[in-house]
Amino acid sequence: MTDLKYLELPQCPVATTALLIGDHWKILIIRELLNGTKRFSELAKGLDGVSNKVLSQHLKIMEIRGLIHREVYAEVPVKVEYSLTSIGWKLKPLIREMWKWGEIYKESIHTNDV
Amino acid sequence: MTDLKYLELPQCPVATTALLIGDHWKILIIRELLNGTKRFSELAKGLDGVSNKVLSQHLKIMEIRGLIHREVYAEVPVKVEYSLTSIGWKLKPLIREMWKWGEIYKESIHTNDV
DNA sequence: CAGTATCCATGAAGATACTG
DNA sequence: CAGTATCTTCATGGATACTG
Repeated sequence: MTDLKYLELPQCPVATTALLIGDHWKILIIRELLNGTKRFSELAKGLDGVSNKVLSQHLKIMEIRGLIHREVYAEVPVKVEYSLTSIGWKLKPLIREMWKWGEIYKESIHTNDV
Repeated sequence: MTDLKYLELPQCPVATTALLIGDHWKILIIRELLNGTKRFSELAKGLDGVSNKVLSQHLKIMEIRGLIHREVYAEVPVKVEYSLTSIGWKLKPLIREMWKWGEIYKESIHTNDV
């Protein structure tokens, strides 16, 4: 598994961000967690169609990179909660801009004014 | 090639944005074009390591989806310029947020405060 | 419940050579 | 110059079954 220490960050901050969350599932995971702490199964439900394997892989790498926090509760059956770290929360304005632009784009499609 | 008409946009605006520009190369192409009109070779140089094939594929799909404009000049040798459309320009705040967060993240790495 | 272990299919990307 | 055409390689994702 890719370790944080071996992840060469690009000079450009935009490229850095693209590298860290620049893919479909990670973006949606952040979106989910901006609504608060979630359990594994809750995340899976919110991310329609994601497989266990893919979801757990993304969560793991995002935890390693410091974006999310994983809390295990010693209950039976086991309970695991995922939440954003402080730096993860700082992605909120970015996701908000994605939301805004997505709405603008969808509107522009309807008016044929792409 | 995926046609705009057959691209089902998700309900969620965030997912829509993720679908349209949620990958490494597209983000960097937008970043480049926010600095102004560029020729194919200029883009290739700015996007270190991208192959002709991959670059032209992304440009084509982004043009189809209305994000960028392609202008061909009937010169010899031919000159082609790429620029953002009006809706493409509206990605500027989003890229700005990516820039800001990328800087924050890189800083946090240095201070071990991830 | 929250994953892991496999296996398979798909496709995105890279290198190279060639063309209008 | 600005691509296209191929071919190969590799990573990612999906389905399913199983486990602490």
